Amino acid sequence: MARKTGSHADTTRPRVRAAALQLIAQHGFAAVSMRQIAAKVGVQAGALYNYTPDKQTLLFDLLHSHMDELLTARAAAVRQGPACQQLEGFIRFHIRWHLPRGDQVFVSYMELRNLTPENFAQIEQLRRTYEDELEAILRLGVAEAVFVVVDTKITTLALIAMLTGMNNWYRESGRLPLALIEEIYVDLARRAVGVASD
Amino acid sequence: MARKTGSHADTTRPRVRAAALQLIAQHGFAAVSMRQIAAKVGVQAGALYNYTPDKQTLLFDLLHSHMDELLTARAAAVRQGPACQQLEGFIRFHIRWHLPRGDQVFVSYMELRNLTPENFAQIEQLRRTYEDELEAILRLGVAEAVFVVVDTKITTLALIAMLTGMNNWYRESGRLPLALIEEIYVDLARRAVGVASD
DNA sequence: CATTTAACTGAACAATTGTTCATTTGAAAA
DNA sequence: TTTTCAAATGAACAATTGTTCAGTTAAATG
Repeated sequence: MARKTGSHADTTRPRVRAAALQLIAQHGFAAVSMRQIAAKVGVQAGALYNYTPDKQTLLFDLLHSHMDELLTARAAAVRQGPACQQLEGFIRFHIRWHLPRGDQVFVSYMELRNLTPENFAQIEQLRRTYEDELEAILRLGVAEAVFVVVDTKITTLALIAMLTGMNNWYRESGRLPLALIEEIYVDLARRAVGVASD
Repeated sequence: MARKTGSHADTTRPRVRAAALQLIAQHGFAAVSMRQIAAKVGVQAGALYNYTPDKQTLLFDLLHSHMDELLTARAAAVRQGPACQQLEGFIRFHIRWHLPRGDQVFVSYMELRNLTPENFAQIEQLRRTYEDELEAILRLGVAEAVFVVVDTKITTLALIAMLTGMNNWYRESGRLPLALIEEIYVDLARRAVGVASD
């Protein structure tokens, strides 16, 4: 056997990425072998090298497109109005974008140390760009004198950690509906930056 | 050569644990070999098996004693007074205990998936015990009518995520002194649960 | 139809893995 | 000093690793 019936690069490439993502999320990058990924795709290990020069690049591509997609989605979102409204928008955007992408988010946070220094620097810069979105909102709120924030950078990191932590426990089948959880987090964030609740 | 000059189990055991912890924090459990750990200790790989039956148990022991030490330290802390004061105490305790233990905290969060199901369940239970400490405070605050919290469980997880996230960015050589950072987090937490700032 | 070529196989590679164990060593006990 | 034994060594093991590549197959092209 060689080329499979109906096989296509356009078909196989996303399947390789999906298989890699799922396995890495489950076992960790170092613990997953190219043969495991290949087996999940239904292909031999050698075939993977039609889609990535090596294992490291496969990981980097996953993290890089994750951040790219995040920033693209964020750029398309509404980002205007008073700070309080923008903060609410950011919280809702973050939750709605991240929660359905469990594996991607998990891998993006856990596998940073498995990137080469150059690759790490690239991802880190994209991450900072996203954080800056939130910090800009906090700065605006301070300028408008509606937020009480001692240090916008620290507060940004605290809020993002709070939001990203959701992925560690949220399950669709959980106790509370997502809409309510979203409201709770909007409330937490608003109050954390000193806005009186309504 | 065999037994090294001055070698002792009481000396070597903690060195094995320290080497394992540092290497696992840096590269991840699956990416670290027993030979690397042994080399860092200054010993051959076979000697490690005087201190652990296998690699998995070595990881479990690291996570288990981390949680044990945390719960022991927490149990020794002051846990009385009004909810607002207890909340502040918890925040300060968490920060002061976790921040100086970067590697331990990192490994304890990152390597959970590399535990066998039985080992995972044990660690998970200890973690929940710690979370319950904070949730009890939130419940007390609600009972005292000084906290405004829609759901104590969600709020607990949000606050702990916020706190634990500090380990990802805090550096002793950073921009702000720890004391100030601590104040900022106490403020954030207090306001998040609806206590007016002072 | 025949030809080309993208997509895949399957075997091979050197290196590394966790773990075992007979052997050797040096420190402590007698 | 001699004896004892805990604490190491170092070689060995089968299995697995990432990666390469000559060969094979089926889809696309003409």
